[in-house]
Amino acid sequence: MQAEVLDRIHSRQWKPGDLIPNEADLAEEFGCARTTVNRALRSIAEGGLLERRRKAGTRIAMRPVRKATLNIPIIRQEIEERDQSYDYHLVDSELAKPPTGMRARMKLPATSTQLHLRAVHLADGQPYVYEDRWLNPNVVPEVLKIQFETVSANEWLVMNAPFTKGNISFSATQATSEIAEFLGASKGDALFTIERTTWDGDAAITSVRMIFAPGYIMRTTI
Amino acid sequence: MQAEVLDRIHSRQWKPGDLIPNEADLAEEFGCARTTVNRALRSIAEGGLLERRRKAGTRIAMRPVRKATLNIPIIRQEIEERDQSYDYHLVDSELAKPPTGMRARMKLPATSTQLHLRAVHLADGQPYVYEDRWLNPNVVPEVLKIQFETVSANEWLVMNAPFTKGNISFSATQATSEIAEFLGASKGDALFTIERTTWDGDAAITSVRMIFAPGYIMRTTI
DNA sequence: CAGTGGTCTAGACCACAGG
DNA sequence: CTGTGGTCTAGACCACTGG
Repeated sequence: MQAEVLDRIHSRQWKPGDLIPNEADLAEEFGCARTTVNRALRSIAEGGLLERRRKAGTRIAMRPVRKATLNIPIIRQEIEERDQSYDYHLVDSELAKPPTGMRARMKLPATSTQLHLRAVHLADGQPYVYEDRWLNPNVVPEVLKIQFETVSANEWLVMNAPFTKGNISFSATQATSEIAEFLGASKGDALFTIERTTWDGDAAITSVRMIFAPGYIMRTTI
Repeated sequence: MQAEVLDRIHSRQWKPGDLIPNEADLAEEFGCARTTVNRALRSIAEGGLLERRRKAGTRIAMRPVRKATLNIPIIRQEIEERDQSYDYHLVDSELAKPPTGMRARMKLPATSTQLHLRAVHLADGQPYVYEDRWLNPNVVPEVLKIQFETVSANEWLVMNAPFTKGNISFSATQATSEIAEFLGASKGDALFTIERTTWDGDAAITSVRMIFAPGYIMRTTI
């Protein structure tokens, strides 16, 4: 049923922009219940191939904005799944006032003090990613009692501080000499970078920048 | 209903690893039909917060692998949605044998000849992204008759060559002097790069590398 | 206003995998 | 073997939105 609809799209029997029959008609044509048609079409629409609007009906998407779903890497797991040994090294940890850019991103008051962590994750002993994180002790007070020397903040947060929403960005940055040293790279190398801020309601839990060693490629399928 | 389940997860009433009641019990507790419970739980599971297995039941995910869904940019649209003017410049177009790496990626025979396009997309007159594309004329013969001088291959393909699957990767590359010139960048700049190969069944339609001008950031929410 | 998708119900059978 | 989720049916009412 869902497969049949996908066939009609791929075979271009239904072309981009076309209006397809409504759910009731399709149910009759396929000899199934409308609920079934609804589930099939909804599922396809979630993938971006169909656009549905009440009263207006269901159309083949003009520009099939295929959505790639990518798993946010949890570093240890990502490394261990490749049968590499995982290691972690805390560079430093201190309470400090975040710079204004970070304060804005986390929507913090001017006087706020945050926990600042810097660490390097290693795969088979080689630097894999450099982590620069600000943690909000007002939202997660337990972090003040934890020495993030053996367990990474990355991992601890996943288990202990569920978030309700977050934003994430991907970019390329040039290695400064300091970061190059952490990653065993050369100054000026192009480094794949992920920045992520997560929230519990309206309160920022943490904001982190992950700068990957040269050659890192993030892959997925569509 | 779905919100109530999410609340119990976020409030840690149900913690990572916990087994939650089965659908029938939840339906009774919430006073609704099992179908409704099923839809709610399935929807949450798709987001990665729950793991469901027949007979084993439904568990709160140990490591909530949040999935980010990101829209594959269609360049013209991405630019115009920001109210910038879009422009496109074809650099060159030729039939050629792809290098071995590309031949392998597209699973082509050794003798195969492909259409090789290089182009630059501009936003408000400024270089935005450099596109280096190989197109398979065996799968999409029409491309041999099209001069991709006014319409970009990017756009033409979206409308005319639906694909059934694809893979995509994101990385950072250093600007060569040639690419730096196309993008108005400096040699050595860190450039965000997307590589994508799309397939119609087992036949590769096209494989493209998009190298973005310095400062490009791809964003999404989770 | 009226047609469309959105969502729900109550019930049924099936497919899979755990014990 | 049996409990679980997966999927379906037939029918109903609702919510939105286009004309």
